Amino acid sequence: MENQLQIYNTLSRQKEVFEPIHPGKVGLYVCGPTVYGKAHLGHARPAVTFDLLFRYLKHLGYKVRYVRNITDVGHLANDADEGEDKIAKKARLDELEPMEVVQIYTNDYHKNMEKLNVLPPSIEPRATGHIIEQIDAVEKILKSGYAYESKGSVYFDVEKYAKNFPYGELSGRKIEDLQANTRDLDGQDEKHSPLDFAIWKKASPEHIMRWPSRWSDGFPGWHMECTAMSCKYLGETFDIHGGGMDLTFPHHEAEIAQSKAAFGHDSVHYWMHNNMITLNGQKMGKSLGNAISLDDFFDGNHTLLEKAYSPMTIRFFMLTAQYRSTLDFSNEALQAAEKGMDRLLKAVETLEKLDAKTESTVNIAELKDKCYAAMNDDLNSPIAIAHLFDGVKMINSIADGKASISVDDLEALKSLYSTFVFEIFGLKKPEAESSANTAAYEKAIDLLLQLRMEAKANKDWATADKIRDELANLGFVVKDTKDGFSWELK
RNA sequence: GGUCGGUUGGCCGAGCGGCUAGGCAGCGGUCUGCAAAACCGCGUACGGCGGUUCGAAUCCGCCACCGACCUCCA
Repeated sequence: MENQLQIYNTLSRQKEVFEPIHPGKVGLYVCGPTVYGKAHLGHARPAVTFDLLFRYLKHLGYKVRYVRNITDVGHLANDADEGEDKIAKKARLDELEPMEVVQIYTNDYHKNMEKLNVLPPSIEPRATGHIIEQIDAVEKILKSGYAYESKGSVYFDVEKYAKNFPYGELSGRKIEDLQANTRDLDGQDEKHSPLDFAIWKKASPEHIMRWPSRWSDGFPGWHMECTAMSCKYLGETFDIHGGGMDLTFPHHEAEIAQSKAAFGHDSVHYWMHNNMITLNGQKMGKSLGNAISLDDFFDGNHTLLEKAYSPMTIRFFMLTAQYRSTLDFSNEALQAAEKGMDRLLKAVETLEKLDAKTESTVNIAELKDKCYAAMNDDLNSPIAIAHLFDGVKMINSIADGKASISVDDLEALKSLYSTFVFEIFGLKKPEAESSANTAAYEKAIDLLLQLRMEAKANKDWATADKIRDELANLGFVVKDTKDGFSWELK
C-alpha cells in the first residue's frame, strides 16, 4: 500500500488508494478565486496544495489535465441570491467596468502565483466565457425535474432532490437539520424552500452583468460554473475535485446535486479539501477583514509583518504543514520556515560539490523510500521534508569528511533532491543575476576577499577583520571555508 | 442551537496502541586567529478526569477550552 498514492476523500472521510478512471491520465478540477480583490495568503493555500498534487501526479507519470477556474460572475456579496454581484459591486465602488475589475485582479492573481512558482493549470476557464454551457446545464436540470422556474429565475429543488439522492453527503449534513436551522432571509418568496439555490438568476434593472436566456436577462448561479466547466473540459465523470474546506458547503454540495440532477450520476471520484490559514487562531479571510495580501508579504508592508517574506518562504511554510491541517500564521513561524529552507537549499548546493568514495556509510535507498512513502500518504509534505532534513545531515557530514558516499549513491542522492526539492515541492533557488554588471561586482568582492586571505596568511588579523566588518556593514556575509571563503549579499 | 474538526515541549508542526519525527529558538562541546557555517550531544511534550490494555499522545467515555461550516469566503 505504501508504494501507491493514497488521498483523503472528503466524501468517504478516509484515505483511499488513488486509481484514475483512465489509466495514466488524471482529470483535476480546482475552484479558483473570485477576482474582486487582491490575492491574499488564503488564496495561496489551495494554489500551493493543488500545485503540489499536480506536480506529484506528473512526477508519477500521469498525464494530468488540471482545470482551475476564475470566478468572474455570479458570486453574490450578501445573503444568498439577493445580494449584489461581488464583481459588479467592486466595479461600482472603483468606477470601473466589471471586466476591468476582473482583469486587474486576474492579473494580480497570476503574478502572485508565478512568484510562488505555482504552475499554471492546463485550462483556466472563466465563468463569463461559459454562459452558454451553464444555461445548457440549467436546461438539463429543468428537464430532469429537479429545478423550477420562478419569476424569471431558476431554482434547484433541494427537497425533491433529497428524496432520491443523499443531499448533504459531502458535508455531513442532514436535510432535516438544514431545514431546522435555516436563517430568516428576506426575499425568499420566489423559492419553494429556503434550501433551494439559484442556478439562474434574473437580473434586476440596475444589474450590469447580464445575459439573455429563455427565462430572463440574467446571470448564472455561482455553483453552476464549476459544474458546467468541469463537465466541458473533463467530462461528466472525472477524477479529482479540489478546493478550500470552506467551499464544502454549500458550493461543492450544490455541485454534486447539480451533476446528479443533470447527468444522473456522480461526477467526482475524489473530493479533496485544503484547510485554512489562521491568524491568531482565526481563519484568515477577505470577508473577515484579516487577510494579508501576498504583495504585502513580499514587500513587508503590513503592520502585522515584522519583515518581508519571499514567495519561496511562503511556499515552504505551507509545505511544512499537511494540507488538511490548519496552519497558523506568525512572524516567528515564518522566520523559522525561512531559515529552515535556507539550510535545505544550502545543502543542495553542498551536494553538488560532494566527492564520491568507494563506499557509502549512508543509506540513500531508504531515504528515498521514506520520501515517497510520505508523499503517497495523502501528500504528507512535512514528513517528506523531515526526511529531506535527515538527508541534509548526511550531506553536511559527508562534506565534513565524517561520512562517505559511493558514486552510485551520490547520483541517487542528487537525483532525489532535485526531484523533491525543485520538481515536486517547486522550490527555487534565489535568482542568480548574471548580467555583466553583477559579474564585475562579484569579481570585485572576490578580489577584496583574496586580499583578506593574504592578510590572514600574514596573521594580519586587523586588516582581515576590517575587510570582513566593512563588507558586513554593506550587507555581505563572509564565511571562511576550509580552503578559502564564501560570501553572499544580505 | 446543529454538524464536523482541533487542543503535542519556548514557537511552528508530524504522529493515529509499544520503536518516544523534523524545523526554528536555547544550552554544552568540536572545528576556527576570532567569527560564521557545519558537525556531535542535551532538553523527554502530548488540555483535564476516568476507563480499555501487559502497554495510550494514539482506542472509549465525560468535562473544559478553541476553531470551521451552517450566509459570501481559498
